[in-house]
Amino acid sequence: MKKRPTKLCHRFFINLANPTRLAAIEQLMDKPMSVNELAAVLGQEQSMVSHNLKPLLQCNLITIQRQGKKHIYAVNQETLNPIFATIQTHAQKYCPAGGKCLKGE
Amino acid sequence: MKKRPTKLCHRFFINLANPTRLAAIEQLMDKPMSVNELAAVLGQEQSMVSHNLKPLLQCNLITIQRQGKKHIYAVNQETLNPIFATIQTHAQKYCPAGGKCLKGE
DNA sequence: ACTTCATATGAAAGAATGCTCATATAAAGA
DNA sequence: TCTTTATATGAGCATTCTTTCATATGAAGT
Repeated sequence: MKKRPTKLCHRFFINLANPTRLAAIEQLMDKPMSVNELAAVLGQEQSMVSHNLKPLLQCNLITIQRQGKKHIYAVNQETLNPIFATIQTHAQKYCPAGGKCLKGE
Repeated sequence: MKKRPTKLCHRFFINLANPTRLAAIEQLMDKPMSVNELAAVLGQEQSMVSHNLKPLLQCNLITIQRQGKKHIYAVNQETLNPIFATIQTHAQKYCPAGGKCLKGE
């Protein structure tokens, strides 16, 4: 923990700070999927899903595997599992009412 | 990891996806500080620091302790240490050139 | 009560993001 | 090569976020 987190982390968090991308990750955690499959599950346009997968892929938060025409995306569990586990612990402690922040909203 | 990460995590990441707030966290990791002290270290205005500390406090990513006029802020290490440790591991693997993303700026 | 120091808050301008629509690329089959 | 299917890309609008400036609150000392 001596490394300066600032620059290193900014893009990382930017990527995760978006409901669409989080929803995509959530679905991909259940199982790897193609873009259209993901779009269907999320109820959103293909182009939007594609746009949002791009930065996630660039930061290696998800991986891609091409099967002919289809591109199968999967989450980088090694990184994302511990992150979400930590947040869940945090939430259990500070956000008792099912994900609602203690202080306001 | 059965909990849906989406809604729970969004605000959490929004908070961290900001250079000013990350810089503040970075400084507070070294030592707890007052707002003015932090503003001085960061080279930024007091009001800006104050504005940015507010959401971090609301999400319990930092804590506050009032000493008379001064408000001493400190990081929630229990949550932030494992998060930053995970990111650092991720970065070591995928961002070899000192925090630079593999796949283009 | 008044002054000073420390922090918080409000509003508004500017910048950055996200989403949508249209279109481009790319692979596979006829 | 033409068509179809799957995904990616680009531009523009709308929205949200960030920052700044001005001001308010609040605590402590005189």
